[in-house]
Amino acid sequence: MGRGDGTGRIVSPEGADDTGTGILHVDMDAFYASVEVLDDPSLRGKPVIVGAPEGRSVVSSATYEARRFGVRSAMPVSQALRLCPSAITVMPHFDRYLEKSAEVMGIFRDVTPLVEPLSIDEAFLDVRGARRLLGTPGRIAVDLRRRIRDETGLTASIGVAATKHVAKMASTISKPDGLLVVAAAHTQAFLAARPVRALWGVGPKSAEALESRGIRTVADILDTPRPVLERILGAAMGDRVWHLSRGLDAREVSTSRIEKSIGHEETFHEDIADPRILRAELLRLSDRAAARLRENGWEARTVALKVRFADFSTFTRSQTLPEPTDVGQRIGAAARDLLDTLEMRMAVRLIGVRAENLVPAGTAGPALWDDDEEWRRIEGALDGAAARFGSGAITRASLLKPGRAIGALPSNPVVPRSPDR
DNA sequence: TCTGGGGTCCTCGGGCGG
DNA sequence: TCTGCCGCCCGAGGACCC
Repeated sequence: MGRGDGTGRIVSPEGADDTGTGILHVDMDAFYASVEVLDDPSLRGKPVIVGAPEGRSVVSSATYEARRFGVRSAMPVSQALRLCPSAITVMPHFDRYLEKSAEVMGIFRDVTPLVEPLSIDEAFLDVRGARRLLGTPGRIAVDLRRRIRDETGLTASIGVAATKHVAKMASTISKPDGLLVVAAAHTQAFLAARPVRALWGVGPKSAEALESRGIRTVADILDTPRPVLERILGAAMGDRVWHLSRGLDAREVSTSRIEKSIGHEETFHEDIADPRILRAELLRLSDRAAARLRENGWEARTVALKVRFADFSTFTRSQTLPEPTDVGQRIGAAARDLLDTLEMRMAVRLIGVRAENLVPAGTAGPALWDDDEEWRRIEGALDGAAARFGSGAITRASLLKPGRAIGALPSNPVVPRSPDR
């Protein structure tokens, strides 16, 4: 979801050159707020903020009428109301957003099976195989925008490009209710003019680090030697930025994703100092995380605790369990142990539990292999298998590695939930 | 003027075993 | 037996995304 207010919007003329493209990034406009307006037409044309009007909540989504006053998602609602006192605040209705999201994703899958949902309201589509049936990528995007509007009553912005990264940037610039096509041959020129912050993955910190050295646009990055970028941003980030600024992005549209962690956290209405309340809260959050583990067929090897104190300082502690679990009591017990290791120097603002290092439930489990006798037995069996099949690269470490294919991995289509950003 | 919740990925330092 | 090196894993924290 677009973060801005639509100023600086760029869209393509009808029938723009789409040579060499094939990836669409579709992003719904102010998704949560638009759904609220759809369901209550009296809100149309008014500044609307989705978020709880009191307490510590932040803006989940805002109509463009509200954004014109400087309201942005992730901003405290109290601050948003100071900027735009006439704004109408609406409590979020997540089930309803999921419903509309499913409608939109259904339309995407009508166009191509190669759909990669990124969040509740946006997705990449690879339409290179749909050309004969539906036309060029630019034509497909025009038709898709019309279908979304006619069938859901919502508007979407679409970027069309040769790569995911450029398509994503294009949809952002075309917001709201726009379409921007970047032909492969125009990619360099398109990128060069953008500020470094427009690159996907360059946030406030990285942008500041670059700008403080006079690197303000993608063109400036092109003039910067790779080792210098890597020194400024770190090896991985520097390398990524070097590639992205040249339009180099080999990532394919991927239709499935495997979850890596499942967690819950909660910010209290008022800071809590009572350890009994904190421990009870941990157990409740652990139960919720465990229920989701079971729903998805996972067990967690690691439990992580997150505590944010009243002064916003944040600490995490994690612990790898002797054996993986999907039981709320055990996750909760580990979380409580971790809480006991923290010095409670002031009241707590937020507490959270996360289940990490997920392994498929019921797959013998690495804990079995931590037992030496059992391990020797398995090793013997593996040696036998290696002798027969010539396989050699199986090590204890590789078996312990989470996410390794031990039997069939459960397929976890992403059910993205995220606020408007 | 006060900073949600759900995630992913990266870096860095320490421990450990070969 | 001791030491150094290397690779790997683990844990903590930070940046980023929606």
